[in-house]
Amino acid sequence: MNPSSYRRIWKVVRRIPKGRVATYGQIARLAGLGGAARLVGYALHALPDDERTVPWQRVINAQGRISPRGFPGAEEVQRRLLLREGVRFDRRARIDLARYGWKER
DNA sequence: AATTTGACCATAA
DNA sequence: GTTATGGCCAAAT
Repeated sequence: MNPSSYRRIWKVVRRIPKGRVATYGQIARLAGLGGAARLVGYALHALPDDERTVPWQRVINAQGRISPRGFPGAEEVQRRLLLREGVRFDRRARIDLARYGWKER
């Protein structure tokens, strides 16, 4: 048993409830890859565009912001998806993790 | 086989 | 508030 780490990551991401967000580091920890936050970003980047069972938009960085992509404009898509779920951003495009952060061990 | 790269994080100054 | 550094893992070159 050692399904690809990507699959474990996606599995964890699927558990994030609607209207909540989690950080890359948090996902890595829950997936048993503590410390390997970068891998989470990489795994999400590798998701097919038509994938809809994984709520990738609920994963943000530790600063409560949407991580910059290579492609400009992608951030806006994510922001829109989150707004549609009821997640609010403050004036500096940051999310209050104390309020919207996913609490789970 | 070795090196580079990436949607990151915590810590230090 | 900022910038720099080291650590972590898998996929692509």
